[in-house]
Amino acid sequence: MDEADEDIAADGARRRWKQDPEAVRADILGAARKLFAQKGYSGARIEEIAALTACSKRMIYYYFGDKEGLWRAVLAEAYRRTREAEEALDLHGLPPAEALRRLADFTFENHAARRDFIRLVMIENVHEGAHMPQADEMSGPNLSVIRLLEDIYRRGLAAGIFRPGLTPLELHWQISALSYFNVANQATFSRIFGDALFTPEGQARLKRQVGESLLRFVLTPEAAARELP
Amino acid sequence: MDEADEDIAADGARRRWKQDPEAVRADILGAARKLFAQKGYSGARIEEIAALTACSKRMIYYYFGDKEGLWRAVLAEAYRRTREAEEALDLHGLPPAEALRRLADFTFENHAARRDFIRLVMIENVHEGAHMPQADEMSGPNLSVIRLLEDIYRRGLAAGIFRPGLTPLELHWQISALSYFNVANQATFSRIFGDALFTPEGQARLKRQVGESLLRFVLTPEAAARELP
Amino acid sequence: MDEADEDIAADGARRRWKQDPEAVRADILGAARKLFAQKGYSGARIEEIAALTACSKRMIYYYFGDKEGLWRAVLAEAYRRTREAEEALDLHGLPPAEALRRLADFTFENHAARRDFIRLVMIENVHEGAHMPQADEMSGPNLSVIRLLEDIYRRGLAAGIFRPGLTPLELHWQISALSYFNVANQATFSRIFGDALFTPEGQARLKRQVGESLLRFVLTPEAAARELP
Amino acid sequence: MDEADEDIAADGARRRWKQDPEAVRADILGAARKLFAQKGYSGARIEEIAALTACSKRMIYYYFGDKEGLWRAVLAEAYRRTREAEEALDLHGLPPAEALRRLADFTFENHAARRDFIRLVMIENVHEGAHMPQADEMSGPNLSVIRLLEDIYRRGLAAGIFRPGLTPLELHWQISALSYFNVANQATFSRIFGDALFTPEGQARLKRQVGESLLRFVLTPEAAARELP
DNA sequence: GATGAATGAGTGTTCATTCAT
DNA sequence: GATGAATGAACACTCATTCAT
Repeated sequence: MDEADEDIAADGARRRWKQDPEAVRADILGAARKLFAQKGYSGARIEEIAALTACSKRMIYYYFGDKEGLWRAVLAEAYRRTREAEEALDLHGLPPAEALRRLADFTFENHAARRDFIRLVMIENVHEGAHMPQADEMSGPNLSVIRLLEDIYRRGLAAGIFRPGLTPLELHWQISALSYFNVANQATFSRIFGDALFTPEGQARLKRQVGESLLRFVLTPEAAARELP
Repeated sequence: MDEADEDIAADGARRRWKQDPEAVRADILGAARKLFAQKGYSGARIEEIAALTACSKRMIYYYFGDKEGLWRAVLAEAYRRTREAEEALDLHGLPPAEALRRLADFTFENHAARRDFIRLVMIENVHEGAHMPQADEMSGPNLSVIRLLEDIYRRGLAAGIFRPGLTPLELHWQISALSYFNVANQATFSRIFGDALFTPEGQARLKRQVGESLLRFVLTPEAAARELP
Repeated sequence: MDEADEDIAADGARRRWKQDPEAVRADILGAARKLFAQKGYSGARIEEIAALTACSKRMIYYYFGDKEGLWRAVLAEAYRRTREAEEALDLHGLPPAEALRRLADFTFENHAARRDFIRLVMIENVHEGAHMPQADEMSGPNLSVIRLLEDIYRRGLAAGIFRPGLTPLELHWQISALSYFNVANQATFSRIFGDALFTPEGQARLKRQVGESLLRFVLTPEAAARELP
Repeated sequence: MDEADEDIAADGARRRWKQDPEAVRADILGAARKLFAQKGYSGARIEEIAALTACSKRMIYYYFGDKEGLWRAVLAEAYRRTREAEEALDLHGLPPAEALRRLADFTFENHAARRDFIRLVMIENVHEGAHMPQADEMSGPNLSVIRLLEDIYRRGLAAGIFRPGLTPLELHWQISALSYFNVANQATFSRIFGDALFTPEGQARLKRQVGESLLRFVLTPEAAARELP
């Protein structure tokens, strides 16, 4: 902070290619997500994360405070992306049964495609959710999936094809459970029972069954008899 | 070599409860299961595990070689107990629909009651199943749950109340997924959506829905209309 | 951030002599050489080496990776110094017989004066040379001792005073063997046979005999009769 | 050594196949020699030594007290064997020059054939001879090599073919130095200078040169001119 | 903003040795 | 004499973190 430093600060030309704070943050966040997902919270090394980065270890501390801060940021970012994906879903125009099936399919596929995110959630659950992003930032009835399911369920009830007595949250829970388990427990499940369910065909079958299971759960017997084979 | 020593030598009762290898092994295994489940593989400290034990840290290495060996032993033991619980289930005499519901209920309750086991499985999945007990030790068609489901499903088909085209493995997958998610993801799920589903009432609802979901998935539409409210 | 901190920041002289990587490396290397030579590879403790150093134990790993890396560095450095000493020898101008004797004397004295180096070599031989510096770094026909002996021997042959049929490598082997044994085996030899050979007078006698032995080995009988008493 | 011991000693039938204390000692000693020679004093593990043995780790402590005691015993035994080999040498009848050469050859070959012994001596020298067997047990003018060399040298002087002014100890030192270095430093020497000297042909050359070197050193110029090519 | 150097407090692990039988 | 079980003290090595520049 003396004159020599000011000289350096004034001399833009002397800077490295990386002077955009947001880019640096994103760079670090990407490396951290990768390694945290790969090796878990304790297993991931700050050093290794830094090595995947274009900047030095010190920058991680500069931007995120400490390892836990970095983890929180990675987790928050991952949830944020998930929320974004959900926002993008627009099934409000579809007939309720089809909308429900599409949502189930989307969730199943999305989880399978974003293994890193699922792994982060697994790890965070091992930590009993201690580092979850602030409640007001993501929870409550303003979550778009829940709003979407509310809309679908209401329309299904109005059409007389959905059973009453269920809640959007319970529907979401079921869709999530099946889609999550498919990714999260693949390792142990396939070691015990073989990987028949995890081949491309197995996955296709599983996805169809998840959607069907959900529909059978929600549809009235008559609607089910009509809509399902 | 003096009188005091003779007293000790003469006093069998004063000896430690040790010198019983099986007991020491079990003691260590219990402490390790607890701490591994609590803090994860990397998070659990050998020192801390030993502190929960009646023996010294060194004994852990004497009996289990290293930390990974201890983890493997804990995991194998946990699976062994699970298999034992499954063996004990005798639902062969019940009508197929009831047997299926009982199995779902049992799994849901069993998972909820054995959080430690679920956490071990979560952790092992974070490690991509790298330390799973030998395949031939646990997998194959001789797993009792699968055999049980086979029997139930066959009887249901024979009675004309189950839909054809499903496999016991797929049924097991669905029961597991819902029961597992209920425990494994409680932390993150409840932070995002509140803990309504995890109160005693919420859990009871969830359990009933899991059973219902399964039955609706398996029963023919006619049987469903007859058997379910 | 208060006045005291400013004082420290302002006082450049109070800073440690560190932040000079080469100096730290050399510091560690010196301590390690000393302790490795004193106690052997397994016997030397990293902690003890660090204690001889102005820096923390951690720095040893920072600079050398692990204990073996440190040993390699110490050994390489010791050989490097030896090669340097050999380079400095300039006996090309002397008459061949005298040059040979001087080389023998130098080697004998040099080995005796650098016991630490000899001990390092002893230890490395116990390890079967597993950590030797890269072959291309030290060996080959470009070793200066060998080149020097080649020159001396060739000139002796040309002058008709050296016997033909010997190789520079064999001459080096003999000089080394006698000079090395004198240091390396002093402990056991003197315990068995007394220390008569290791008093200052004994050493002087030994040195003279080593030179004489070599000359008698190399000189033609006639030259020997002329040059040696 | 009390009555109880006598009882056990009297009861031959109760013993395992290994009840001969001397055999057990020898068994342990053999395993220890092997491992100490292979890995050094610190490098050798009591556990590993015991594993090479027909008996348990505890027996090592029973027979030898501690690791150092075992090392001392191994070293003493190795020296004892060496002395025995020397005793067996009978060169008193041969002409002095031939006797000398034979002694040199024997030493060179014997060292090369008993690498384990040389390695033990190397290790003991790293420890500065701290564990050498008692002086009176092995040292002094009563050593047979020295006596032998005394005899040879005296006869050579009497015959007028040996130069005066040398001592048997110095001759032994030279023979030992060359023979010892050949084994002890092979690892580092060959890594630096290649293994030309350590092929069967190289070794044969070296052995011949060692004998020649010694003879040239001891013979009068005239005798040398007569006896050596 | 950014870096290479530096570190205290722990981590899993090992080792010679002893105890109980 | 002999054994499997047990251990305290150390050991090499690691990690998140901070300092000096």
